[in-house]
Amino acid sequence: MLYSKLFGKTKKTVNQQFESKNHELLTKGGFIDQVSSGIYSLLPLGKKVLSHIENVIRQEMEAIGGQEISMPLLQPKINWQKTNRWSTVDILFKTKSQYGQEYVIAPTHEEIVTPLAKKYIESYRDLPLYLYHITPKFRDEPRPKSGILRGKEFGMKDLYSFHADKKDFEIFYQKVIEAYLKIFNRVGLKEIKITEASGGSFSKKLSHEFNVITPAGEVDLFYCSFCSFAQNQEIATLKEGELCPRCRKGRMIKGKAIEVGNIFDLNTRFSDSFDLFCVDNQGEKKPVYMGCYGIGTTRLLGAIVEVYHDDKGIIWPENIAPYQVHLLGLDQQDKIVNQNCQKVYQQLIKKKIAVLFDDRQEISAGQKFSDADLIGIPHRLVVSKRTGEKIEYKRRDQKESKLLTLEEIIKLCHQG
RNA sequence: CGGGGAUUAGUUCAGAUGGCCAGAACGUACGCUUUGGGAGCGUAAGGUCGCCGGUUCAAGUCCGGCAUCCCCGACCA
Repeated sequence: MLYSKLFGKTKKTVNQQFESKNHELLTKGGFIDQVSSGIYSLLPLGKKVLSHIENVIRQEMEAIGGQEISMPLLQPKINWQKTNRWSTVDILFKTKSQYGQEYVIAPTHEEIVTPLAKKYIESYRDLPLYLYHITPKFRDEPRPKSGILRGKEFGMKDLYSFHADKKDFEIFYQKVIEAYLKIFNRVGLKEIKITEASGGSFSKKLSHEFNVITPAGEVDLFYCSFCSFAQNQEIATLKEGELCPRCRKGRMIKGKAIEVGNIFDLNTRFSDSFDLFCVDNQGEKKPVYMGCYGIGTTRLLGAIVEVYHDDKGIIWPENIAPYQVHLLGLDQQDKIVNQNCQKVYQQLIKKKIAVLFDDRQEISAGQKFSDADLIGIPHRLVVSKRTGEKIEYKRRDQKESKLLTLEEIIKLCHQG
């Protein structure tokens, strides 16, 4: 991609009221555009990163048997009345058609996926079933905040599982935990705390949150300094400084975190509402056991920025960066240098390396460096009068640069 | 929903105590000079000062209401 053609420019300054780093840096870098409080557009760079995050999630969902579908954002009132959530959930966006029919604009999809599953599930032989999708969700938050971390509209992957019995559910629940850890690991978040939390309005069971420890978070957490044990402050019985009850080695620390995932034991809460049954191997009718599992995709994007940035800009983890390589062409008025730039650009494309080429003429070297730091692509290449037959290579997360051949650079990029 | 702050050029912001044609920087356009850490000079375009009402000879500036955004809290599948 040529930077000169890319929609969305870097900005030197943004509104000083934007205190959170994801809001500031994603706006400055040209990744997002705020439409209104809690409502954002994604520009090409932001959309790329989100797609990469979604693809990692897809791969891990498919790996545990998940099948991707797409369910509507416009949902009939009757479905919500059946679960008794039409008048009890206060964050619902409701709307009415010109003919008077009433709808909920999707905050989640139990009301759709359960009757959908009912149409195809008759026997225990039809189970287990794992359905997921990645769609926008709408919640009428009283106070959107922290850039894209908490909005009225946000991206979310939601997976729903259907089981013949509780035991089967419990086995799958553990598989999802493993899959989630892989996902967060692959998008660059190595330190994830799996936190016991309350089950919310539909379940007395415990649920588990996946939390990223960062001062920018809004969840208060008690976590062990040594092992992965953590508890949400809501239900915590422990205090700061106490010995960890699990490993008996670390001390409990109180800290802020961003909740990027949450998984729930739904039991038969929704199966009951929609009369979702299956017959077991004795021919007896049994309610289907359900679980649901969410990951906030746009929130994850924001959380990654909160964790990976410095005073100059974003530092994207390799797997989700908008492009792998940022090629800066300096001294492009020099014909030979210009030819070298074009050659390197074409070679990288040939090797299937995603490259953003800053081909802008009449832009100072300093500005190109600053923009590259802000945008945060992992590998930076410079071709200029100075670099001769070689190419200057620098990683965004390191200080020193070195002169390498194109072959050496391609090898480095493939290694990650 | 309670409390605090903000709203002036495309963007970020200045504009005590009311007073001529409302300012800067960045960005944009054109010309020249430039190219290794957000370059320089020159020229130009660009504004219902968030909206409604009030006070006044006179309001960006004072008063009242409303809207929107940000922050703290409450809330949060």
